[in-house]
Amino acid sequence: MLISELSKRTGISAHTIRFYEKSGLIKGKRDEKIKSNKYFHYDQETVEKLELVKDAKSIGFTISEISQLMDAWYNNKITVTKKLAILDEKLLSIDDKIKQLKGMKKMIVQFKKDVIEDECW
Amino acid sequence: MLISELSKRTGISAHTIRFYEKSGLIKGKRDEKIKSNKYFHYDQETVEKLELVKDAKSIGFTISEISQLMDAWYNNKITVTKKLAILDEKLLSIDDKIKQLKGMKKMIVQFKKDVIEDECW
DNA sequence: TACAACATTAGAGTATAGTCTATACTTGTA
DNA sequence: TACAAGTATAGACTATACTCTAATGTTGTA
Repeated sequence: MLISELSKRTGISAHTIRFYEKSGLIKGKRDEKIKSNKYFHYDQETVEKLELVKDAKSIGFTISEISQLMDAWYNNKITVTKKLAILDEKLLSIDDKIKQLKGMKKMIVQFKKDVIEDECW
Repeated sequence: MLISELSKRTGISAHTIRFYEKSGLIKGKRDEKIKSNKYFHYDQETVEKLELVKDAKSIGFTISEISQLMDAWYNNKITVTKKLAILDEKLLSIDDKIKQLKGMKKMIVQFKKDVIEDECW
């Protein structure tokens, strides 16, 4: 599929997709048989990658972190040991984030109580 | 206390503290009695605010979101109803983030399994 | 064949969140 | 009193992550 189709399927603008391509997150292929243009073609795996990018971004991962994750997911040039190390590191950082979110949640809940009590003076 | 002391107590650089002051997160006061300089003075509440900033930042809140939170925390000019609305909104967004983090965690755990299985072909 | 719609590239612009530099003034200490 | 250290302000610079524009070429359809 071409970029407009990829954009439609992922809900990510063509501009941003090109930005991700420049950043190395995805890679389109040119069709050697077609000489008249230099259009990039994308496969289903790219759709999946972009979905992963969206998910990872929404939880605050940076592009370089996502790039690492993608390597662990799709790159067959790095060893299983390295892949597992990357995945374990991400798991730890996720647990850490969850912990911090829960802490902030407690604070806000407590503060809600304080605000309500203040009201009843 | 002056900015260097505030910086020491919070672990945030004076540069960044001034940036936060410009952004409206905190507010120092000038001592009217001292005419020779225009140094800002900060109280314990500012230390607490900066701690809150650090916590909120670490879970991915933007400065404008933190600013809202601070209003709910410290501003006595907004109504209790509004404060509770802000706090509830933040609670929802935190729950949402936790959900997404847990989703990503599941994906990574599953992928770890896949990677390990692949190794044993 | 005209032309709208889509593709590529380079590069400029925006928003967020700092980080640093330069300049100038103030304060504390040897 | 000299001077290192601290303070304020303006503004330049950086990094991240887009977002948009301009120029130019290609494709599909009336």
